[in-house]
Amino acid sequence: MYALVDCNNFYASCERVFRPDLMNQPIVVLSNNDGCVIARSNEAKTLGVPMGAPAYQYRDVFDKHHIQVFSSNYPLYGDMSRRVMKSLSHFASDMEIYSIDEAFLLFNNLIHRQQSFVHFASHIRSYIKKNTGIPICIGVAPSKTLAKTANKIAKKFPEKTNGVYVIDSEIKRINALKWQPVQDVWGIGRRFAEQLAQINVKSAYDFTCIPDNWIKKHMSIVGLRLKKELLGMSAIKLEEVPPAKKMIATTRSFEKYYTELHEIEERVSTFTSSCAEKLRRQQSCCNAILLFIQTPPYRKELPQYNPSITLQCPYPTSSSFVLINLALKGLRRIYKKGFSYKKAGIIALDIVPHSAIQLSMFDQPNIKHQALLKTVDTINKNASKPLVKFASQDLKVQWKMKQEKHSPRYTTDIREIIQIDTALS
DNA sequence: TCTGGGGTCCTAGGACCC
DNA sequence: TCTGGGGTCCTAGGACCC
Repeated sequence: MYALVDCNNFYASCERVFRPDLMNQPIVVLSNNDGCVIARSNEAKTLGVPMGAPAYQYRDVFDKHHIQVFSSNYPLYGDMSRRVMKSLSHFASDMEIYSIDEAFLLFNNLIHRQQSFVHFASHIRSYIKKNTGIPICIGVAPSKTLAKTANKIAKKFPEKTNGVYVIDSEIKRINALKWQPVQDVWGIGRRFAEQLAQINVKSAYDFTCIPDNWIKKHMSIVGLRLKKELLGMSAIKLEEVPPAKKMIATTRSFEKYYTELHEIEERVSTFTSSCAEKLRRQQSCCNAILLFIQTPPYRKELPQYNPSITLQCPYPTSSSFVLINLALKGLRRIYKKGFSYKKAGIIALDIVPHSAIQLSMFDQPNIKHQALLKTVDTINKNASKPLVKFASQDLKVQWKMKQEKHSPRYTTDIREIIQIDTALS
């Protein structure tokens, strides 16, 4: 049986762990640049704040209902996630960390038959809450997709389920699928839901009744796999070791519009430097990079221009020097004057392990780069912002992300650790 | 004024090879 | 009049996930 553990309203819950005064208060967490709502507490959901809502359109709603607004604090969420995952790992030898707030555990019948799955999962739930302060829900079922469904049920009916739901019989499976709208099934998004609605498929159960050839034709083998999973046969296995990334990206919106080449050059240098560092952390090199710049798509009245360019590296590399040079060369080729740019990004492609690179016969990597960059990475590693930069970056730190409501990095920076007033009141 | 960031997988079609 | 069959590789686009 697969168990899906999902943290409730994860980012909002992380903020609450260190602000118990906000228990039962509406909370939203905003994306980078305080742009969109990316997490909501249950109270904020009830007040009608949608996921992805542009923050500026909801200022009045936030004020009116005293919704607590936070800028995103990824050092905090990342560290809290690590704590949850580490605590979870005590309960199963086979575990897949699926995302920052979700993990699949394999419940082995032999080991766990001493107690029911419900009891075992409930125990995990209270253990995580006690250890980390984060509330979770657990769904258990014979396939990952059904475990997702079970988790939704646990989340939707907290009083009845106490945050744990197990699908362990045909009756439960069919009832669950009749209850679940097809667009809420893991793997069915908006587009497929629209197509399915046209043939009158509304529930997950309806989906399991469609003939295989229709599914194959319209949804490829991915759809067939999904049907099998919903029928209770496991078709998506656990991935215990995260596979090496096939692409690595650093992309950001600018906090204002940029029109000048030199402004964008600085951003591209910084993004490329960050992307190269991620490559080195994974001990990989890339054979090519893709650079893009974008005008804001939601400003229809502005002239739109969204070029991209793929650049081949002279040899597989993770050197910031080489990649920044390449990216800037590409930027000068696609940049056009007369547009207001809002976003840029760099994506490392065709990634190979550092240990298995094929050198070029004609271009030799500079052997000094590797040692130098290793030193740079070490210096920058524990700093809250980079201490060593490249000359093409903003050495004066003119650029700054908009983050007006940033909470302290309670668990990762000793200067921001929580303070408790011990004076007797 | 103001709208996030980072990934994966599959398929179709074109270019090319023998 | 009339032109085969079997492959691979690459890319763009579309779908999905958190």
